[in-house]
Amino acid sequence: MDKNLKRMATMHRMQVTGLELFYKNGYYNTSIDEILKSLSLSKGAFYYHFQSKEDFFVSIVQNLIVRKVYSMLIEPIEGKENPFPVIEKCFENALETAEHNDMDYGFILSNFISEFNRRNTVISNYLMDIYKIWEVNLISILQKGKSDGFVDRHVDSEGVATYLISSYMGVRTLMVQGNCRNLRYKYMQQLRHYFNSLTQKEAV
Amino acid sequence: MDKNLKRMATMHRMQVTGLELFYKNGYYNTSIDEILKSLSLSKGAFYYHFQSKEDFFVSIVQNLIVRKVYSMLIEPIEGKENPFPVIEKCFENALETAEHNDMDYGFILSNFISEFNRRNTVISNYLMDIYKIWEVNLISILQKGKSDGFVDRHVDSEGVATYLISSYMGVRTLMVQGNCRNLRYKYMQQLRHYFNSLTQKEAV
DNA sequence: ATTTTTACCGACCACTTAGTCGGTAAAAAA
DNA sequence: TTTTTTACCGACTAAGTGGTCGGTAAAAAT
Repeated sequence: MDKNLKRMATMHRMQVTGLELFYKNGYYNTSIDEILKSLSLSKGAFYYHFQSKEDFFVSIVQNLIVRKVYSMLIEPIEGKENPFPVIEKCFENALETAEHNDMDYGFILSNFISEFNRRNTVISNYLMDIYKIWEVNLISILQKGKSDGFVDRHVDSEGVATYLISSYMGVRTLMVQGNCRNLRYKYMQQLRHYFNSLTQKEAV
Repeated sequence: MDKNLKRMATMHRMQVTGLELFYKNGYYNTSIDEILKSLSLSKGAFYYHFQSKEDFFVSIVQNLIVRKVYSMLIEPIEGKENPFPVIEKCFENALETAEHNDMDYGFILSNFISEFNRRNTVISNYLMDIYKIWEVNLISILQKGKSDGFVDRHVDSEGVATYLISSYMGVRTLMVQGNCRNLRYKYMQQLRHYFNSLTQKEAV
C-alpha cells in the first residue's frame, strides 16, 4: 500500500501528460510514442503499467476526466438551494475559465464523446457514465427547486437538464474558434431568458 | 467542359465515399487506402485527382457538407415569415431524420469542427464558414420576425441564433448514444418554452 | 547473503500511413 | 495515322503505429 507509491506516481504522470495530448490532438491523432517522448519514458515503462492504449485512456477517463467534470460542473451545484442562479453561476464560471485558457480545445467530455461515438463503445460507455452523473445531479437540484418553490411546478426537470447540457456542450464547441467573450455573453443572456420562463410565477 | 464528365464523376464518387467514411470513423482514423479499397480504385487515381488528403477533405467540405447543412438547416427557414414555428419545424425535421437514421454519427458539422479544432486551421476555417452562413440566416429571419411583429422587439437576434445553434449541436452529440426519441421530445419541448419567452407579447 | 520483485530500458516486429513515380491502355487531337 | 492527353494502375518509400520481449539495476523480501 505504501510501496505502490512510485508506481502510482509514474502512472499519474503518464495519465496527466496523456490527457493533455489526447485533449489537444485527439485520441486517434496522438501516439503513445509522442506521450512517452514528452515524459522521457520508454515503451517498456508504458506497457509495464498499462495493458494497451485503450486501457490507458479508460484509466484517464476514470481518474482525471471524471474529477474535472465533477469539480467544474457538478460539485458547484450539488445540494444547493435555488437552482437557476446556482446553475447560472456555475456555467458562467466554467465558460469564463475556458475563455481565459488559451490552451482551450473545447469541452473535454463532449470532445471525446464525439470522437469515440460508435467507434469505441467501451470508452463511449465510460464517458456516458460521466454525462449521466451530471444529468442526474441537474435533475435532482431542479426537482428540489420545485418543492422549494423556486421552479415552476409544471417544469419537466429531465427536459431542462437535457436542454442545459446540450446548449452548454454546443457553446463550448463554438468557443474554441475564438470570439469567446462575445459567445459567453450572448449565451448567458439567453440562458437567463430561458430560466425566466421556468421560474415559479408568484400569485397567478 | 464536356470531356470533364468522367473526371467529375470519379471525383464525385471519391468524395461521396470519402465523406461516408470520414463521417463514420473520423478524419484521422480513416485512411485513403480504406476509401480507395471500398471504391476499387488505386493510389494513382486518388493522387491524380487530389493533391493531398487535406485537399481532398476541403473539396468534400465545399461540395458535399455545405449542401447537406444548407438543405437540412438553412433552406427550410430562408425567407420564411414567422421565425419560431419555422425554426421549430426545421429542427424537429432534422432531429427526426437523424433519429431514423441508424447510420447516424452525430451532426456532421459539429463533429468535424470538434475534430479539427486548432489541429488544422485551414479545414477549421472552411467549416466555420458553413457555421457562419447558418448563423447569418438565423439572425436574418429573426430580425425580419421582429419587424413583422412575431418576435419581441427586445430580443437579441444574435444571442438567440447562438443559443439555437449551441443547443442543436449539443443535442445531436447526445443523440448518437441512443434514446434519440426521448432526447428529441425533451429538446423540442424546452425549445418551445424558450421560444415562448421570446414571442411578441400582445398588449402589455 | 541470496533470491525475488519492481520499474524501467530500448531494440525489434508486423503492419499502416500519406505520398511518389514510372508505366500504360484508351480516347482525343493533330 | 501519329501524337498527345486523360485517367488510372500498383509497386515502392520513409516515417510512423501499437505492441512484444529479453534484459537489468536497484530495492525489498527471505
